Amino acid sequence: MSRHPAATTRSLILDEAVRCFAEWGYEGTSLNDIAAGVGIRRPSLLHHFPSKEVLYQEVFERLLSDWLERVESAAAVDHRGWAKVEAVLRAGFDYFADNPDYVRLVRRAAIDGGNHLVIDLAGVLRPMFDRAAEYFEQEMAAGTFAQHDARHLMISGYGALLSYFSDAALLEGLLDSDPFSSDELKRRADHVIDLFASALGVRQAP
Amino acid sequence: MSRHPAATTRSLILDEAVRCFAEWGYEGTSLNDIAAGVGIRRPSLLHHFPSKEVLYQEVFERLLSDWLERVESAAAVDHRGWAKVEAVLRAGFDYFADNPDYVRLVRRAAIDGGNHLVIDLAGVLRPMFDRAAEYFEQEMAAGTFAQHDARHLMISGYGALLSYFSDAALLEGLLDSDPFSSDELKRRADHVIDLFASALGVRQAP
DNA sequence: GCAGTCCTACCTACTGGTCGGTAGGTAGGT
DNA sequence: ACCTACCTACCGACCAGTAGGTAGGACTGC
Repeated sequence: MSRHPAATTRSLILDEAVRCFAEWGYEGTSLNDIAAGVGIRRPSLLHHFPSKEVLYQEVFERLLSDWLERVESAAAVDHRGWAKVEAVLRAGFDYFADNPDYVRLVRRAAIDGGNHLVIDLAGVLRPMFDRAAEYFEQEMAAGTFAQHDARHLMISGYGALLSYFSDAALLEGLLDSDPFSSDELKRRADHVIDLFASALGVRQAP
Repeated sequence: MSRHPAATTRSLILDEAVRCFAEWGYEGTSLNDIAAGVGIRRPSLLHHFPSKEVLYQEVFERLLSDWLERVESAAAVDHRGWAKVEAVLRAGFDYFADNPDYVRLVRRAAIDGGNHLVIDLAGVLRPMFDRAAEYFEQEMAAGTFAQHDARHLMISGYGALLSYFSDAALLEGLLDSDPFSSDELKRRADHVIDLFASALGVRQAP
């Protein structure tokens, strides 16, 4: 997704780094791979970023701020009850569908668990997570939603959204169609909405 | 100097390889790491396994056959309707809780998508997947379960089960308690059962 | 003797990163 | 117009370290 006129080398490197880190992981990606993808040599890449780790962290920061911004704006819309949940779910889904590389990057980081790359994923997500849990609990107490463990419900939502995209290669072998085809994407989105609507005891508009 | 034939060096290597591959990934794990964990040198390890890749594949085969066996036996029990679903869900959950390393290994493989390690995850899972989808569709047609997209429902179940364990390190930062504490494990298991029961419109026993 | 297990020593390939240097652009002084 | 000074972007060559893997010898229990 690079603009035609001013695609600086720096941003080209970042784009290629996202692709490579998502596809091969941190250890599986060499600076040579990234540089070659951009069409320069490794020393030139290191002219723009002081080290591999710094490059990775910049990639991750861009991704996180991008992601947060998107979810925040979806959550900011003045909806109540189920409408808000659906809006946030759909916003998340669409964002992930547009940026599957980001999903794989986050998943890899979640599995690694900051064990060898210091990413404070949890710290960034925590405020959002808490606010959403509070919202669910309010609605449940008000009787708008059926009773569930709010936090675990959100973990399930997280899993339902991310897994589809992070494990798309596996799913392609389980389903008969390409997980990224517009047909299958629509089916997935509708299913997730449907699943949570029925779990929360919400009657959906047809 | 064979000491205790019960735990052969070979199986010790396999055990340590599971841990390392799960923790650091394939590229992030060196044969030195594994050998050191067992207490031998790298060439000695290579005496038991001809290459890193063969070792990895053997690890994965053991894991897959282990997994399939467990799920098969859970699905074989003569249950009907919801009871069968709950039995399989609980069996899967317990197995994953007992072997979190396996979960991370599978997740890593799913993300890599056989792109650089040839694992036919989808091929192995496909029969199970199809059989389960058929079961759901029968029960939905019979009116025992509420209507949903069977295959996507199972993908959501897969995500709900695996994500909790594969991303446990992240979840530890989102929840306030250790995801592997018996309290939290019970809460998670109950939630997953509860989520699918209410989605399927099943009234649960108290 | 012999098979099995483990070792040290070594190999090549490649890693992230540095060094010195070059091409080309720009700003300012004369 | 010209020269100098300085800049960014890039490159080839090289460094130390580590990867997976091999060769061959030492020690064991049979």
